[in-house]
Amino acid sequence: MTDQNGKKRVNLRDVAKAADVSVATVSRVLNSPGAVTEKTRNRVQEVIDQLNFVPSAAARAINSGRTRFVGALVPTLDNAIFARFLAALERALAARQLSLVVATTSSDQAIEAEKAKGLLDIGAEGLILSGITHSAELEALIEHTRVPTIATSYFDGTCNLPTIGYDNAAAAQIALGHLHDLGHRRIAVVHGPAQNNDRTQDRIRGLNAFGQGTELSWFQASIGLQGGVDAARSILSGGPMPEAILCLSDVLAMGLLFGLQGQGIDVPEDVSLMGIDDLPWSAVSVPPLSTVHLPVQRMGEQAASALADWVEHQNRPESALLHAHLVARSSTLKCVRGE
Amino acid sequence: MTDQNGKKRVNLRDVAKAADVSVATVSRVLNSPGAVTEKTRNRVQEVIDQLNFVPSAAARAINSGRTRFVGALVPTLDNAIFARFLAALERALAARQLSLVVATTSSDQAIEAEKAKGLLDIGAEGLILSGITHSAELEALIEHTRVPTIATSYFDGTCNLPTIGYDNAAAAQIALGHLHDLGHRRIAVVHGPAQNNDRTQDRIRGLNAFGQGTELSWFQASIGLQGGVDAARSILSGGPMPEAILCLSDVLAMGLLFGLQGQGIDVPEDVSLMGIDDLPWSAVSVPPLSTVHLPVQRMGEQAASALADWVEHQNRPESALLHAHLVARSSTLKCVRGE
DNA sequence: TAGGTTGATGTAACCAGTTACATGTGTCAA
DNA sequence: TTGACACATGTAACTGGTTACATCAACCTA
Repeated sequence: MTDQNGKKRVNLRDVAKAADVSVATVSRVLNSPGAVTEKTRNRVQEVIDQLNFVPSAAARAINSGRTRFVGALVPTLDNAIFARFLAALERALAARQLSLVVATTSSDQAIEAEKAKGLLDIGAEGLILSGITHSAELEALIEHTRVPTIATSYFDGTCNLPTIGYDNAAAAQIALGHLHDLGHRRIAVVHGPAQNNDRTQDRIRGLNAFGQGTELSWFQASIGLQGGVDAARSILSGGPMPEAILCLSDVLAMGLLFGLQGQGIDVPEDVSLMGIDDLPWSAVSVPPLSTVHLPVQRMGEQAASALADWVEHQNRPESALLHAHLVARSSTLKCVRGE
Repeated sequence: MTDQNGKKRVNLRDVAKAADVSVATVSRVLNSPGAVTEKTRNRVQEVIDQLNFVPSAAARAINSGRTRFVGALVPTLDNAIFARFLAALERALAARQLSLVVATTSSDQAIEAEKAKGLLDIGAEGLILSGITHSAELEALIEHTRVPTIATSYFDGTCNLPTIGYDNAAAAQIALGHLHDLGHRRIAVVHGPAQNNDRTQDRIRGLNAFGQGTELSWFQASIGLQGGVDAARSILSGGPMPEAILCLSDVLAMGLLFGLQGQGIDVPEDVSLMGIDDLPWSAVSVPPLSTVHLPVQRMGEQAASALADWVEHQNRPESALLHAHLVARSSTLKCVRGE
């Protein structure tokens, strides 16, 4: 109500009084200047400038019912894949005059629910979630507030929330298929924590369903680059060298690459290495990383326009499946079974 | 006003009527449940649940004068340095019950001003900016709305905005000093676009002021990894190989590293390579990258608490200088002048 | 039993805008 | 000169909460 000097913030009535017009006229100067005589308009504008009048967003919102921002909940910003997604989302939302509130969940469903509640409390008109597995509280919250909500990074046509994303199981299979095509059979799979992460779970499920004579050994790494580096050590110290290593994210794969190179192992001569995501890093690393391209930017754009449309025109979107595709680079080589 | 079914959204008066109590009682159930008899409270709560009543954030904000969110304007989310900063900022703000609206500017002052205006329009209580150079419109906007605003990634005690950040010129000099200490004199400097980027300008200025017999050759790269890769090509094709390469950001340095390695150049044997930022990547790359640590996480935390304090208690913070320090790793070696 | 205190609840003003409707003025044609 | 109409402006109701103050009942004390 009062600013730091204890003075009351000037409002529309103050302006009206000072300009000797009615509140309606001041409001018109702000919102439909054409409806006011030039003379009056100038006088009011002068007073507005002089008093440093700034209309209250809240008061405007109470009438329009619009706050013009939506919230996005992502596990972290420290992984480029989410940062890129949010970047695209923000850009596309901005084009539709919507702002983006970002909240991170650390992949913790309780934090996610709490932050989602916080976002709605401050007036978010819609939500973007990562994945389709959420706490019961969050599901109840969405259900009873009926806030437009889109789940991303995951496609599931049967989910009660619209989903915009890719088929994680299929993406993992594309990667494994590539290694299989190159003749690799004994393959180490490195993945981040799977609990509370339905994307990772799906990728793992996809790999398990692959079959075709592949022998998979599993390594769980902590998230982030360092997790990949550590995984390299585990793989090297844990029995015979696999023919190929498949990482369920590019960040892990880069960690693996560095970890292996640090131990004098050559990729792809000594072992093929493959990721999933297709980060900018993957195209330029030495060797460039074979990976599966996940269209996160397009996902951001589509999620933005779908959510904007839902929020503004009550068009609940259909789920959309975005296609992942193989990007074969030089970190994978045809398997030559030595010994 | 009306939801997708054309039904009026239920408000506090509807609840009051249905529960046969006054609006004040309903409001109390929401905000100070202790002040209401258990019996009444339960009855009201039941009606709230039944009618799916969700209090309007805007109406609440109009009374409290608080919207509980602030905005941050960063050049991009695609660079880990900003993503990390925002991650820390978001975490620290959340701990103080403040949400973060993110807007990207593409390092364009006009976009920055426009998005800042948008943030204030939707009710942001404070702003976080990158750098201290902004368009006249944005400066005027801040001046006349008196919105609490902190400039980050830059320290300048004389700026009329509080700044929380490091001395970019000094950081660059730390890097150059390290190379100089190792005996390097002919040094290639790779930097991103400098116009509209006072951090880069300051770093360049710091290097120019260094003297001490260094011979600097300058290469401007486009931002991002690919810019670094391209710069490697320029350096290799442009005359004699420098003794060391100093990149004004770690992302560029990683691009350089890959670019050089791709051409068969060994770092650090053939050339020393140094960055500035200290991203997680830099610690694990092969070789690990010597760099100057910029405390972006601490910067995020300090900016968050300073802004929160300003917004909530009208305490305008003092500018704070965060210290950068050398992180010497293996990408830099003592210069052996060969031939 | 009167009087004071406490606690629960209600009434209505208030926040800062928007906007439906009323009013007033000026122009033009009949 | 009068009526119709356009246009600028004003009045007051309205948005959906919060809260100061009023009311009232119950209980306790003198």
